[in-house]
Amino acid sequence: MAERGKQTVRDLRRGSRSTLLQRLYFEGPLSRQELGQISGLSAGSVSNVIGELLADGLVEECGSVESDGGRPRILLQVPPERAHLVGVDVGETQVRVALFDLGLTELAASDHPLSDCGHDSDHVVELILTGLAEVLHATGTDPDTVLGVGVGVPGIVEQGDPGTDGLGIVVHSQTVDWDAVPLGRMLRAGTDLPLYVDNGAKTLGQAEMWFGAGRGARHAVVALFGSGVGACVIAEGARFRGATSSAGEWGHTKVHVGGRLCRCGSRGCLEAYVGAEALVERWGRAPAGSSEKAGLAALLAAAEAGEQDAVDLLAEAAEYFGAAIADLINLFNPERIVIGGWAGLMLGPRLLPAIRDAATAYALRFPRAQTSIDLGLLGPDAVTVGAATLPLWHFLQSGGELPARLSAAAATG
Amino acid sequence: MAERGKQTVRDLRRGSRSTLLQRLYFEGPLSRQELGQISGLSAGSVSNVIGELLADGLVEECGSVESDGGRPRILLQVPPERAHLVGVDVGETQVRVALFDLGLTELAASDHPLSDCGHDSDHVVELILTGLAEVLHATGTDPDTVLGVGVGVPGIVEQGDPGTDGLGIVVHSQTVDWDAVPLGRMLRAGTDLPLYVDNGAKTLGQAEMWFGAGRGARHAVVALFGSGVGACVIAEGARFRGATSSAGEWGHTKVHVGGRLCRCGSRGCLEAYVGAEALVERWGRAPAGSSEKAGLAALLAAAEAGEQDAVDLLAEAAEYFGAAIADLINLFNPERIVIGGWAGLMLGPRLLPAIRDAATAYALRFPRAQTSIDLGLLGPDAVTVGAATLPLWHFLQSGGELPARLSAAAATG
DNA sequence: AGGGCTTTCTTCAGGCCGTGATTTAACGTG
DNA sequence: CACGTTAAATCACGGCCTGAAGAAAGCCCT
Repeated sequence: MAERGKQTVRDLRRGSRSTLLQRLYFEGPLSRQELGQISGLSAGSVSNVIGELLADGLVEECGSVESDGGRPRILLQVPPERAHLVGVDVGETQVRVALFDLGLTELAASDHPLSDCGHDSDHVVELILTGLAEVLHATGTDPDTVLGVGVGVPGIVEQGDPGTDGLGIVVHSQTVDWDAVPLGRMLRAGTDLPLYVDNGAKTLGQAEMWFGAGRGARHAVVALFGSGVGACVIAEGARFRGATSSAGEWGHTKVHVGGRLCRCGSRGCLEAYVGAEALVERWGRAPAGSSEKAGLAALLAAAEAGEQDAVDLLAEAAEYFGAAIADLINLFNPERIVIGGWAGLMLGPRLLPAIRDAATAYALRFPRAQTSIDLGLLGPDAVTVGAATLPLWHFLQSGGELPARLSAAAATG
Repeated sequence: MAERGKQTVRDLRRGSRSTLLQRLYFEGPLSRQELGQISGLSAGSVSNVIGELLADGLVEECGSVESDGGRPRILLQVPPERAHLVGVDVGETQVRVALFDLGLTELAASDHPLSDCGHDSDHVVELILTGLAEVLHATGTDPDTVLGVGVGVPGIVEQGDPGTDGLGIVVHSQTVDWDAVPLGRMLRAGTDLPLYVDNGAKTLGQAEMWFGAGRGARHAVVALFGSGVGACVIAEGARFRGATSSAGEWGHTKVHVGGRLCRCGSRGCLEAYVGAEALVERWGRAPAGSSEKAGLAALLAAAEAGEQDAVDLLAEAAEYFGAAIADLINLFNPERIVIGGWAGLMLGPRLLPAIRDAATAYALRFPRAQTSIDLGLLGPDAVTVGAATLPLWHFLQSGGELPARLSAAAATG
């Protein structure tokens, strides 16, 4: 078990590059000195590896800091403009494509509504490719500087064999009626850029982990509360994927065997009790024809105004949600739970205390005591950011691997 | 995230040793040739590393195989008698200590009932140390040849800082009323051997993964059904521990929020519906004063005889169990689910089809299709075997690290 | 019996890697 | 302007894995 195959002496260098690059990326300008301290590498190796990264243009010097009477420390950072990333959000109502620099600053975005043709997969692919072309053209960005395109989709994503250039990526989604859509192959027909696809909720969770309330945690669960509910599990600092990357399908966890019918066809799912869709439907008093978001806002307003049935409904939702979070705590033993998603952010301020109490009541004492439960910091627009972290993660993990043409440019840029 | 710290060129060798040792251990006699094929190492490296392992006595030659007209292949194996392991099961009714050789053949065992003094921790520690001395004495085993002592206990085990020689190990158990018992320190006072402690259900799961129905799976969940219920989660071939090693507390997952009162104090836990204790109590017709095991056997017999309330109770248990397995499938996305534990093995043949059906009904289609659900192969006595895998795992993982004195003996043994 | 063939295993040069000591660089202070 | 101090660069050294070349150990055919 767990044999991790052969390792050549060259992998060491990749590892060192990756470590240093990650530290610089996340912990912002640092000197070689500090880098040595926190990475455990010797000063010699740090100098050596940083030299390489400087030559590749993946790191640049940025000012210096005096050092108590000695030679000043030179600060280093990853130059944000060195490369670009694309994040795509295939949402319920629109396809959003955004272009970022390495620092994940949004440089351009393109939105296309999905009203007419629904989620026909050909149409979605076309919109993604159009949007991609648009953001590149609008900013005059050379496609060779794009590290990759990350796509967040609804449903379950089968990653296929790695190393096949994304060709094996297949998407299954009951909600938008995609059955084994070969998204990888379809997109590959329209672009040469490296492709990364994952569930949209998972990419949102990833964003929350990197830049939101999850920062710094190595074991965490981001509980996403939107129209439905889902979760993104992080263990040892990395996405927990399971055998076929579908781990974390929390919305269809049973909280009441034999209970309410869920849109997945089963009964008693969490989502049938606390998803925004379920809540609005159960309340039944939202203005006819209003959007789900407006409906939930109306429910919240009613509860704030003291209407008993709204108050009760939300209290019940908080209990179910907290109980289901207790399951997450018992099963995954995270150090932090982050509640995100648009509905989570909308209801969170009101429900958080009740959710915490329910989690305490339903979880085992010991793991509950190790876990904090907090609200997320990012809105649903962070799905594109999260999607862009997919190629970024690959980049950092590989120690700064660049597409051939970009690498040729080296430090001359 | 996921920086894995520095790696020196020496770690490569440790990795190679570990890989080869593991392959030889699990895939049984192999030639250098085959070893090179499956490990990906070059023939030169294999020869080199195996030479080292031979000199350390961790590997021995055992016969040869003709090779179609060429030089015959020399087969290699890990010599079972090279070292010993101790596994301890702190159970509900007794403390069992067993001595194994490297091949996990049981050489001696010692049982001490726990009837009188209950689970007083001092008493348990005393029994463990006595049993340890007994098995060593009975077989005339030199303590220096023992790689370590693995202990399976009820409750949650806090591992403490690694590298502190097990001193930080603390056990919390609501069922036997242990609150922060410093088992590591207590045992350390009576022995110098390396100590490893984990939850008993988890060690049973480990045994099932290594030598039972879980063999070969890299992502699996062993669902343990005994007096209560628990789970051992394996991801990427290794125990999924979570932040403080308490992950996998499945028994207190909610299947019915606000439902039956559980012995943990909460309501609606799985264990309140399908644990042997709960089933016997709910049936209410077991002969007074009989053991839990006898009670469950009586319930099963009644159901086989067609008594309606027994049939219904078991059918309901299968549905809850299956639904909770569906949760495991949705959340962990394993490739295999193994149902073990004494109650699981007793009821399994009757309930398995219903459990599978319930899991199918309650889980999402895609991950369910990737998962097989089968019965375990090992009885509860495998807890000691599982406990012994704890030091064994360390041994294999470290590439065959030996205690100082044993290593001095080298291949002379 | 002996040479040739096949296959397995060992040996060895070559290219890299990280370490740790030593040098060099760059800055304040007296 | 020399001196002390701290940061970065350099370099010899011991290790590692690879890949090619060589040695070993059988079989087969003449």
